[in-house]
Amino acid sequence: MVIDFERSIGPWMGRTMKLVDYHIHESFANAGLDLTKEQMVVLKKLDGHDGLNQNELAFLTYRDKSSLARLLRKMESKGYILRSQNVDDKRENLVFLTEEGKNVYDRTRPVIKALIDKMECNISVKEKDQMIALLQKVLENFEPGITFY
Amino acid sequence: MVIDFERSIGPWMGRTMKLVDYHIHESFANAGLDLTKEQMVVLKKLDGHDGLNQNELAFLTYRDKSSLARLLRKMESKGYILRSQNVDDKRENLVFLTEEGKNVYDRTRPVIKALIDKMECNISVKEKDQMIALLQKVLENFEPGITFY
DNA sequence: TAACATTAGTTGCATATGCAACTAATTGAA
DNA sequence: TTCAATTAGTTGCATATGCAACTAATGTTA
Repeated sequence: MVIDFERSIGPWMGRTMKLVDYHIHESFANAGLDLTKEQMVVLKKLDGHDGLNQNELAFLTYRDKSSLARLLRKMESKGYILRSQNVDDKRENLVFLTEEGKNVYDRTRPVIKALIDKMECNISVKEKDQMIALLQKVLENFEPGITFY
Repeated sequence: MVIDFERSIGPWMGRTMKLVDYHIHESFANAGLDLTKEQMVVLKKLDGHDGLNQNELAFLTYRDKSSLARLLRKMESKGYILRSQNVDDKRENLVFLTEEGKNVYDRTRPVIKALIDKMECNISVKEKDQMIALLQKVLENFEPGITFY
């Protein structure tokens, strides 16, 4: 069976994501920002939506709850977030941004903006929308009916 | 600074890759294939191109040489590949597929084909080519002049 | 209300990754 | 030819990830 992998979008997406990840990491380091892309995604979700519990946050960031728990442990040790047990349901930890977490997230914004500008340079709004629509088609093909956030 | 992340391709690509990775893993497990996507990529590169050294293989698979070395160690322990020191340059290990490695790779082909068909269902060849062209544009924006394999 | 079931979060184990420092081998240059 | 520089590969350390098994708390049901 002959499969022309290179005519498939999978490998190209993989390569592109790898490069994007590399440049995010590099940009954060250059800006003196002590956080990973994954931690940034969590900060973003918390920004303006404080007080989610870990399961909700895991769902919203497409992670296993165990993976999220470990991300939060690091972020807590860096002082970016706080976890406080919910008095109404002692099983839950509610997650809050600290002042420092807010500051760090605000400092990532221009860095991310610069990256997006670089990444999407020479790509028209129309092309961008096409690309997103196609990616959503792929998501729909794998998980029909699921809405992605 | 307001950034509309959701109008950017980055997050959508990240989500899609995550889901793709999940389904690859699931499909391999369902087919009784004991290997990861990353190991499959290495098998694919070796298929028909036996005898590369580790640095070449790392470059071709977009990995740090240390990451590749550890992938190879696992794959060697599973009997999928062999490493033999190059007699002409004792620093190099030349990497070869074993019979079992070839067999495993051949068994992944139909699994991958089914995944691609599922993933790209409802997506026309034209759309697929557009998507790949756009991904290549992003790659070019980050690494001008680099050719991706 | 007591026993069972579900839920939130943690932990063990396995995977993969990059960077920096290291060893061994080869190349190059004085 | 001998010493320095480069190159191939490994290892330590840190990051992130999912699954399965576990604990503690809550909900449900007989």
